[in-house]
Amino acid sequence: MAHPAALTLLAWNRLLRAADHAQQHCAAALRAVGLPPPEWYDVLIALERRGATRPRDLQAVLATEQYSLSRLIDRMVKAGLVRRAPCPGDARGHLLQLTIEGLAMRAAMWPIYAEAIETALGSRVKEDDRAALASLLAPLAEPVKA
Amino acid sequence: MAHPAALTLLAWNRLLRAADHAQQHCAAALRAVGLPPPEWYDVLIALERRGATRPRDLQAVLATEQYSLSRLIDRMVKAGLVRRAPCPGDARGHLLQLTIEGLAMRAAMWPIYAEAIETALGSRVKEDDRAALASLLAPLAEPVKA
DNA sequence: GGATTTTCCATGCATTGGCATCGAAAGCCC
DNA sequence: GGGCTTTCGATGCCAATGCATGGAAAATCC
Repeated sequence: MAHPAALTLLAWNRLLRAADHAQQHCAAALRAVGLPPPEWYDVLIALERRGATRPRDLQAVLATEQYSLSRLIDRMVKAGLVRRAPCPGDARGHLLQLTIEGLAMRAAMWPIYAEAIETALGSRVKEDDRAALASLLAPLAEPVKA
Repeated sequence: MAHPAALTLLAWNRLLRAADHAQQHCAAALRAVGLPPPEWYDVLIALERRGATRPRDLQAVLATEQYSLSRLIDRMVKAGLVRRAPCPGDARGHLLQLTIEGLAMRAAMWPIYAEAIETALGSRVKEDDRAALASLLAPLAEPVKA
């Protein structure tokens, strides 16, 4: 276990910084217009694409902690964007589905979210570089102990 | 403003995933051996390198929120790793300095932190790719509105 | 040099997150 | 089918964060 090379540390620091700034900017953009934070969008879009989904599947898709998702869903249910329906064949779980309001919220959030992404990433990295970046990050986007 | 290209979204998602996994792994490694979280290390190493430093300077170096740093310091003072000393020439602020215990803690944390970084990043990206990654991330590691 | 603005740091309050654990239902094994 | 283990999801408890604001010292303005 050699000490990481200086270059590794540089990449490490920049990775964390970059992600932090990106998220920060994005959350601020949504908040500035009174919309919910990015995680909500991720849940909404996932449910829109996948249809009714069980929490544990959503958890896998979003790579989020079980308790974290559980409470996020709570808030979204309370906000009327998501509904819990009984789950046929497994009485432990339930199915999550978008409400009409959830669908509308997803649509309302996208332009803001999209612009924030564009500002934070798209406009700051040349197209070729974005491709390179995406492929370099591919292995790192997998769980560490994979 | 145009919707981000698919490639931008891919890079975006991977960036956030990658950083999240990296931090997660790192925090877990330290926690597993009963050491404080990574932010503590960042403060300790900064103080070790820079010597006595004012909170607002540390804040700039670490790119952290003012209130967040303020409370982090609180905890570290409570843990005996850092000391607040009066700041000559500006009675509003103070100087932060490492205690002996803080120095020892920094040293104790490094091997674990280093190995976590190596596992999470160094060993998963080839050397040339690490260099490329670091330079691609350079612009993104700057504040968004810069 | 007195009033105003700005900088520096802390903190009250509400929300969120982390960890452990729990209860209930499924799956397994014999 | 009766125990044992595993999976699913929620929650109690405490720590940490976010936002706003506070108070005090410095800087600036006139």
